[in-house]
Amino acid sequence: MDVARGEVLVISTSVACRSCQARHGVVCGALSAGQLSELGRHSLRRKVDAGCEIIAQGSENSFYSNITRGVVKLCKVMSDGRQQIVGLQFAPDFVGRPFVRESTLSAEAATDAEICVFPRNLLERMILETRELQRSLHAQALNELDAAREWMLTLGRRTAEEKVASLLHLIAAHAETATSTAFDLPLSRAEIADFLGLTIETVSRQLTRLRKEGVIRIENIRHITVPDMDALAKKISG
Amino acid sequence: MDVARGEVLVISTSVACRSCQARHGVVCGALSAGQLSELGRHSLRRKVDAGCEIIAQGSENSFYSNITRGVVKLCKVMSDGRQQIVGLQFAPDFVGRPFVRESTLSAEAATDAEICVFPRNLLERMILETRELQRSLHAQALNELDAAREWMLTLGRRTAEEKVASLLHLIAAHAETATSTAFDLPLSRAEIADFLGLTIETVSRQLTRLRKEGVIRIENIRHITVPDMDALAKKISG
DNA sequence: ACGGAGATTTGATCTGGATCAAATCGCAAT
DNA sequence: ATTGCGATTTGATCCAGATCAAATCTCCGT
Repeated sequence: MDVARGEVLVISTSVACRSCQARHGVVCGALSAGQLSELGRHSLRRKVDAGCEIIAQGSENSFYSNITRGVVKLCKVMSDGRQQIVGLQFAPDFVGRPFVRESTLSAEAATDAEICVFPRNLLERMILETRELQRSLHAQALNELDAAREWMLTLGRRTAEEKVASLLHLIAAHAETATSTAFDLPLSRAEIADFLGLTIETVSRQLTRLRKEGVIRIENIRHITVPDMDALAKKISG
Repeated sequence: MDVARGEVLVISTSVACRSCQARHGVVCGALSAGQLSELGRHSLRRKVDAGCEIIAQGSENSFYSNITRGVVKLCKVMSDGRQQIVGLQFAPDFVGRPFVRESTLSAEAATDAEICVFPRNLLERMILETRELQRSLHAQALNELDAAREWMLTLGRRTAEEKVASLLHLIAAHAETATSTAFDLPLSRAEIADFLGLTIETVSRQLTRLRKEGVIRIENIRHITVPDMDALAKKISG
């Protein structure tokens, strides 16, 4: 299986997909014990470092994954180098585009991550055979579509300050901590710029502006705390 | 059934969903004869005028539709009035967001259109019961997601001229004519601006610029011809 | 044909965010 | 600690597209 570079932790030849046991991925959560066993015999658990490309834009979709830890960014780049991040995915999301031969975007680990990798053919067969899997991937697709459309509003109609506040709000919502009042940014300034359709300088300026206004504290370059989440929300025009 | 304003052409009490017979909608194309019959007994064929709101943002999703003719725009508006068109749908697309109670966007006929309207509960039951319907709606959701992400790149990273060229290209691709070298714009300048994240003035200026460059001819306000489709495509950086 | 109102185009000016340039920071290797 | 280098911040200036303003154009109703 030709998958992304990265350390192979376990070749799952056990009866179930080991990668997803602890934290059910979208796929594995929808399968029967028998199917999990079959999938497990053909799946790989992979640890990927930040920056590792999981799927390359324009490459053949030869495998799919569940994210079991970390954050994955979906990115489109133009021939002249301009690029746009078109989605962020978190555990336990499914990564891939079923039923299309060539990927129109790249998927790259934004943080260190773990993914569970399945061969394309096997998964597509299971989708067609298994109503619950079809249902759960349909549900994820609809959720991603909602998120993409929400982000289209941000890209098309919000100001730079609103864009940055929207991103912080989005990250906070997916943060692991219960309070989510303090979190690590899974993205560099350049990646934030590519997500928001801005330049790194503008991102940096808007972050320091939010800091000076007391809406956020920048503990260090990758760590933010939000004293009052409502104050942040108020920066985003609904 | 509390549906959009518009003339009711046929109350389909026949054995099949009359609205979709001629030109299968996504839903009706996936149903067995028996299911079509049941759906037909509860569906309405509606003719809606341009501008007619089919679904209101924030309203309850109480029905779904197939488009059988015309173009429908999906729109999100902010409390201060800024708005963004987040999708265009053409026959035979399905319109609606299954499994979510409240709509996060509005759907409005961009041109005069015909839709076939089903009650929510019936359709959701059929989705859960019918693998082929689940499959075809999943496929549409994935296609819309691809389109939304492609548009995110346009919104975030393309210039005004590239944006306008992208829109013309998109419309041409969905035009009815075989050549698609001449087509009617289903959108006003204001709607184009809301789709592209621009102002109407900028849209107008870029259209006249493309005209002066000889890439398009503006036969009249709503009708465009493209002498050389490749010249248009070259305006869009890949 | 004649208003009239909204839609569109065109012109003049302004500005938010881009671009160009230069510190400064963070951190890994020595 | 020191060096070196990429990431980030900060500053100065520019410009694509917004905003403000005014013609035109379309098309409807009379």
